[in-house]
Amino acid sequence: MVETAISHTRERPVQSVERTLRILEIMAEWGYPMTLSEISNNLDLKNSTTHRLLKTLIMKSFAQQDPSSGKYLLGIKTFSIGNTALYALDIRSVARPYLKQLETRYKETANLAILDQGDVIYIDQVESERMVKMSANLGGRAPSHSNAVGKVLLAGLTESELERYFKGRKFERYTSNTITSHEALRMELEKVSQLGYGLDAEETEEGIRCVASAIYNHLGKATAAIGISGPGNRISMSYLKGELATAEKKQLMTFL
Amino acid sequence: MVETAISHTRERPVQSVERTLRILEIMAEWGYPMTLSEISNNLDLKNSTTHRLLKTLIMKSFAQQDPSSGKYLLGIKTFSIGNTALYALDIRSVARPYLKQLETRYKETANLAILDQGDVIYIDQVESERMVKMSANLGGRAPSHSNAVGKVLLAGLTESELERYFKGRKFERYTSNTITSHEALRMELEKVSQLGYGLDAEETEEGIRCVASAIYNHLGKATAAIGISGPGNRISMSYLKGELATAEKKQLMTFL
DNA sequence: GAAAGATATTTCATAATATGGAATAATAAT
DNA sequence: ATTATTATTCCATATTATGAAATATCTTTC
Repeated sequence: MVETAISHTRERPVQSVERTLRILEIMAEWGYPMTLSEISNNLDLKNSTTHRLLKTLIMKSFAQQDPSSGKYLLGIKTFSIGNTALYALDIRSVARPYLKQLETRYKETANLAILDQGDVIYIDQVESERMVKMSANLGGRAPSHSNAVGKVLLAGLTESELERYFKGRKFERYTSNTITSHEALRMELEKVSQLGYGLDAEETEEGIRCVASAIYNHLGKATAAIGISGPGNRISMSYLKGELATAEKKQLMTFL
Repeated sequence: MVETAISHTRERPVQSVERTLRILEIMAEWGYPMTLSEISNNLDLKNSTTHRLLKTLIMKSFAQQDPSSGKYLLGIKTFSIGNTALYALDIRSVARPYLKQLETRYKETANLAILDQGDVIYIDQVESERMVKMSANLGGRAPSHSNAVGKVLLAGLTESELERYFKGRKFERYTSNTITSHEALRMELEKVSQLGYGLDAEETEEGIRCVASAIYNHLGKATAAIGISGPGNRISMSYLKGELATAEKKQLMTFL
């Protein structure tokens, strides 16, 4: 074989593997069953090669062949593995496309937060492009009792974790709507659990509203939350509880 | 190379590919980052081989390396591909493990249904092992207006689809709880959308209760629904709306 | 803070393995 | 029925993946 002069040995993938991964990619891209030649042609592979690689994929359930049409499609294994990946991955890289989608659709800032020692920490955010918008301080802390993501994350704690959270904690008042008593917050969290989403009805800042839903890990534990927030004049309470809350939940269900 | 006498040529996978897929599998199995040697040892591969295969996986984002620890983990691509696979796959093969989990945890029959021409069709089911249990007729039709999965699926229809559904339809009464008027059903569906789950409070059969949640496809359309049902003496209304509804929603969020 | 130990990465000669052309089989189209 | 198209299998060949060893990098341990 004639080597190119500047033979960068670096970055030489294993051919058969690289081709196999490309097969998986194109099957995902198409989204519906493909014939052997469709795959071969698209990837510039010989039919015999593609066929052999596909057979290997099928053996390991990474692909399957539709019995009636003979076409090839992704296998169940890709799903179960990808699903596991979700929880090993940095939650940000996974959540980002969905934050973006929420922002695009509702033109309001979408953000991602986790709980740390009872406080909310914003770990990612896609800001609305409007002039007036909500904007959290990335990496910054915020009290949980007055905001939507916080409530959702608190609602996901176990009873003993909650007790530790409440123990000796005083809830500062930011607006006339802020929940400041232990009992009221307990009840609020109960409601959040029931509804599946949390609200911030101008409880942190006058004129700012927010809905949030939890992201659960494979053990059913709420590990992060996604919120959409914006000014009250654009977001009525009914819009918040109806349209936005539903969209957010669906978004999470669809993707996570 | 010495061939075994009975050289079944059939079923000979592409070695490098087969090994690569095993790498993906074991990373998924462990669920957290692995060192090179952990992978090698577990799969009986030489470090150099594993390393080369991993590099190929990384190039294509099927794996990634944690910058701080140097450990390897699944890449974002596995997630996005697996996610796509979900909708190309038969919904049953995907939903089955979760039906089973629901049954195991709550000891009640879990089932999977789709909508066809306004009727519910049960396409899969994991029956409770108790003596008294709910059991749907697999493949069988049931009217949508009186049961939980039906309501959830109806709630996922577009307005025009809904109008076609309602048009000239009469709702038969099965129990004293059955919703029989168009207006009442409309309101009920509205409620289902809000809550994210549907109920059957002895509306099909006296003494049988059920909760259901929708499974959404990548377009956010409800394509199937999962329900848990059982006798009313084991399932109180508050248990149904609280525990069961929440568990089901989480289950779906976690997995789909 | 040095030295040893472990682990990761790169290199390279070798042969085992993946490859693609061709032959055959199975489907689809005419 | 005949042809055309597509899928699958076979097999000789050399390209490509392999593993031993060398090097580099990161951890311990003393």
